[in-house]
Amino acid sequence: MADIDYIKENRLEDTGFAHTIQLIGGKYKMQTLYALRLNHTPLRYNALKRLLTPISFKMLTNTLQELEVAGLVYREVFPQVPPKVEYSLTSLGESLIPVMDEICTWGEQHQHSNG
Amino acid sequence: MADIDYIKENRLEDTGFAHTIQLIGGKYKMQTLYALRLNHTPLRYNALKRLLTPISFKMLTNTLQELEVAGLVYREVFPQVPPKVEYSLTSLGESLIPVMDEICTWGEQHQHSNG
DNA sequence: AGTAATACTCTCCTTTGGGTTAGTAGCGCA
DNA sequence: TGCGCTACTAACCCAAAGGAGAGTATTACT
Repeated sequence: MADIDYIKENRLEDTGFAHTIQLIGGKYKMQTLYALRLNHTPLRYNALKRLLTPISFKMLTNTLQELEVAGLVYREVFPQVPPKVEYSLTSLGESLIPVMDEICTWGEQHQHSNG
Repeated sequence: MADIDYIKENRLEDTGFAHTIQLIGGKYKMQTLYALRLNHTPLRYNALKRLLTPISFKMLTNTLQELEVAGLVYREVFPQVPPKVEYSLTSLGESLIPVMDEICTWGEQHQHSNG
């Protein structure tokens, strides 16, 4: 089923595929999501940065903001000094994990079969 | 299980996810694949161009070459004048359709759930 | 007084993806 | 004779994605 109409409508932007890829298609989007589901434990900014090395501050901030806006991660600020911010997966974010797993699985099964 | 090790290995490039996205992540990659599976009929270059409007020559050629190198589409040249080239899905290309369908389905189910 | 720690923000630079336009070869048709 | 059809290729350009490095506020510790 999925998308066939897009071919005559010429609007890939409105497609479910485009929506999904926009959410997880960035360079570190999926890595971030996977890191957050590792232990079902919220992670702090610098902990994430260490896990996602060699990500830059800019990219980590961008990535987290976009994931938060998309409703995939939850951001909790603890008003203390030095600052503390924890990130965790929302249920929507968790619902994406199986989809990403399938993409990974297909890729793993086929990435060494040619080339 | 998919990919968890990538986090400590810091090499997203070797991940199945990255491999899959590289194949279908371009602007017209998935559209092209879907177009080719429409009727299980091979399509000629200009027919594809019409279907994928407003794609440019450059992008269509790029897309088809990359899909061919990836083993997802089959390219058959008929040595005649004017030239005739037909493109069709390989079985590997067809095996990707269900994965793309899932990505589309998730996207369609969730793209209107938050503003 | 100076340094470390946290979670950022800001600016500048390079790389990549994609767009636009023009050109190629050989034949049929007017 | 010259235009159109086919399936391209090559050149140049722009915008967005991503990378590198410095700067910010507040407090505790030495």
